[in-house]
Amino acid sequence: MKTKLRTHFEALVPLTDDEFNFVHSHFSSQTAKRSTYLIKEGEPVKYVYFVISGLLKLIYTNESGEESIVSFAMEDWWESDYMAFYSGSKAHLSLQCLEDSVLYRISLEDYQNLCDKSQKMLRFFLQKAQRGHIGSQQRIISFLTLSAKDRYEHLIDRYPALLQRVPKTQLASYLGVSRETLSRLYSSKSYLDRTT
Amino acid sequence: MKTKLRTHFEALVPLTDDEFNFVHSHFSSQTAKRSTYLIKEGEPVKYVYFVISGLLKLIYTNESGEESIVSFAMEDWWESDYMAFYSGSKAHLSLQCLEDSVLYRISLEDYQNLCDKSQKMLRFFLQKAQRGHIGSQQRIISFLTLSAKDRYEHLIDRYPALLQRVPKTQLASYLGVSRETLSRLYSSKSYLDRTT
DNA sequence: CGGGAATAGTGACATAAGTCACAGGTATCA
DNA sequence: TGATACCTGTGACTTATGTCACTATTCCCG
Repeated sequence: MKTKLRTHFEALVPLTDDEFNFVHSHFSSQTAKRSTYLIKEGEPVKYVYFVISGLLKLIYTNESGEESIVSFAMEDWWESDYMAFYSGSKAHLSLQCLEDSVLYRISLEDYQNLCDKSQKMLRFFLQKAQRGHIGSQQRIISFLTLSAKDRYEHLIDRYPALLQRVPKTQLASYLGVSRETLSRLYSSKSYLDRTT
Repeated sequence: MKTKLRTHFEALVPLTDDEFNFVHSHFSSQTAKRSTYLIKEGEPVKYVYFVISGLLKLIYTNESGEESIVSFAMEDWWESDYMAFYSGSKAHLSLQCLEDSVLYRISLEDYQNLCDKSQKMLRFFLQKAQRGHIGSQQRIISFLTLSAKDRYEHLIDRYPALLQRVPKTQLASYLGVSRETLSRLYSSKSYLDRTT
């Protein structure tokens, strides 16, 4: 587990043993059962989480209590309500386990300390943030240019494992369509309809 | 103009005169006429741009040649095809002036040099990337949870000046709806329809 | 193990949005 | 300044998606 974190860092920045141990000392580990909340809307956001194993969903809940999945977070992903985390405000999003999960986490204080003391980690987090931004931008492009069906296929293409691990209802929520519409995209009935 | 850049940096990180001059030496300035392309799909991406004045649009063009507006970039905004810029690959997006614009720009080499030599600027870019990520995530949430009309009102709420500066056709493209649909959202006809 | 909750498919219908076509107005630039 | 391209609204129609309801099946957790 410690190795997994190190490998993850070293994919972007090389670290000596000492450096890694120093970095590692800023993190704590946590396990969480399926359906547990790591972040709850309205509460303070103490940590950014790194997923060692398991699966999380980041969700936005509207005034009517309907949930939309902003993001899934699987192995090797970082997740949090970043806006609330960095600013110290209350969460607008919630982070919930879809599977029993093993996590590393870092507090804002430790994060800032780490960035102050390790130029390498500052660079690491910069690259992560850049990639996060690029990833979100691509998702925006998929909303601008693709149909629900194409967005679904695109998603399954990139993350085939999701289909096994996540109910379709949740995939629909991530894609921004109703579960019924997603269901019908691949029902035999819709194919018959089209040929008439 | 130089002051504008400094003020922008100092909103996040304080700089001495020497520090700022050092930073400034990594940038070059450029002016560009309305409708000029700063980045063209398929070509290398040399720079990240900072908008001193004017207005840009970042666009994605699909196989049929239809454009979608990924982002507007107004005063004090940074913009580029970041994926292509950081990786040195060809642009998947284009960046075009909607108005005559005055810009600063920085090359990848200068950017990396600057980050190596200035911890402060590394922190600056980290914060910019974080905010970029958060902003894109909020746009995703608007696609997941809002109707076209609500997305439009949300946009005008945040950037009222856009309404004066950008034709509705372009706003529609940014919102992911057809120009006709956007037009009808506020036509008297649709209000009449609703009352019947 | 058993029962309640979650998941998934689907029919029937309502609503939102897209597409194509046309016309009048406005901006732009050679 | 005048021709041209762009912008905007709108009618008529098509298509995509949402909503509600019901059922069958599967999955958990106590």
